Amino acid sequence: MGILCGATAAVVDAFDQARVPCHYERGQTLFLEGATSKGMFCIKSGRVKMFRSSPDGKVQMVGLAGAGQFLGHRELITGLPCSCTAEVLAEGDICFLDRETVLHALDHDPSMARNVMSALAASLDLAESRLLEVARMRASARLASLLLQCSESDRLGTVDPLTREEMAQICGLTVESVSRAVRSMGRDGLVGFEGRRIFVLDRPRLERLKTGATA
Amino acid sequence: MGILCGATAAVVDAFDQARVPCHYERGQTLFLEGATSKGMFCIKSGRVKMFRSSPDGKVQMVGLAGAGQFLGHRELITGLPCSCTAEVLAEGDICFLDRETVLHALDHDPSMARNVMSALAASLDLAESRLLEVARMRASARLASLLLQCSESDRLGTVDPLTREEMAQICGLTVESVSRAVRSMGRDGLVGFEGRRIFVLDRPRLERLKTGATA
DNA sequence: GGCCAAAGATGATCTAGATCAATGACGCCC
DNA sequence: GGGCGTCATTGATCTAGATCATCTTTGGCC
Repeated sequence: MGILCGATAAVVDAFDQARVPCHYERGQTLFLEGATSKGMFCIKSGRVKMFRSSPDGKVQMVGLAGAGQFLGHRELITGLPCSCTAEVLAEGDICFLDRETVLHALDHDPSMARNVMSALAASLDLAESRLLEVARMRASARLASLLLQCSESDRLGTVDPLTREEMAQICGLTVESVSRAVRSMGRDGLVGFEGRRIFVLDRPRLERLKTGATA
Repeated sequence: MGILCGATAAVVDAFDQARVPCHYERGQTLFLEGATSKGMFCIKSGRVKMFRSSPDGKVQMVGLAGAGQFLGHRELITGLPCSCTAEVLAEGDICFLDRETVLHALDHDPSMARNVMSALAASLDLAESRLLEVARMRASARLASLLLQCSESDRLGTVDPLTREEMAQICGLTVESVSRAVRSMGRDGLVGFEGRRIFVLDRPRLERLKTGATA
């Protein structure tokens, strides 16, 4: 599933030569919305959030990335300034790859191009789902969707739980609304709590809630 | 800007052989959300909207495409069912290209791969902007953003104006809210009307509105 | 184990936009 | 040129979720 899956030996070598590994702490920034992109990042470990800000300072998350995923490829392709800010949520090791190496590989290795296309397509799919949710579904349904999604991938939710604030930034809600909705799910036996962590108790009912069932 | 821009002669030939042109009327469907994709469409003329539906039947537009643009490439890449329905808004000629031809070209022609990556990246960018708008900005700001965007490209807005319903489906609003907001902009001299068409009168103030200025 | 900052919960109130219900204005077609 | 369906407007009302204001928990950490 890595970007190099299926890549030619030449490209693998080139990447190995060019990569600049670095350790990042929580809160550090990989790139800033509006800046010009210098290259691509590959996450070895840790977790990174990407978000956009509205002119009046409101924040909307547009993606979460974990081990094996890469960031900044989009900007390399479009040549436009970074569309979002990437900030480290959970500390880890992240490699940097310069622009030229990546672009060269994209033009010369079809399977790498394929991998990047797949990643873009998957992101697009997720962004559009989120758009539908945020535009048309009620708070509880969006939350249900997020919780189900998190509980599927150990990467999110289980390992290092999201804060209410992060959930709010994903779902397009306020912290208070998330808190209320999550508590109410707890009262109804849909989810349980263990310290700060939330775990899914009743998947079928959550699915129904996600699907728009009024309660 | 077409998908074949920069492509090898072999690929251009293959596409020319394989393409199945067809005329479509308003209201016809190119593909349906949830169906398995059979190939890709290239729009020669006309306009197509793509939308997703929520389980309870609400509709959210995720894209508009006009001449020179292509559809369905994403599904070919992911291999997943169609994420949205594509419906013809303004009648025109659209070519179909079968799955194998396209995938073969993607693997053998780097510049075509590049074109598809660019298109995906651009769609992703737009989807994420829309997500931020819908999640965090007020109705008038979203509308201002849409009107500005439309007035920039003759392709949209000018040629064949969007109905209130379509604007609502793009902005995540109801028809009534769109109508009210648009009228209010008219009263304030931001836009003018000419029959059913809306045209921008005061771009700077619309920009400010888009940026979150309360009025 | 006690302190403190960050995270979460919860109540009271406010409001943008949805919803419901008519009404008006084209454009079109016989 | 009158009738009709589609699109647009407008008013009245309702409500989900935002906002504002505290208060409580939790989890480091010395």
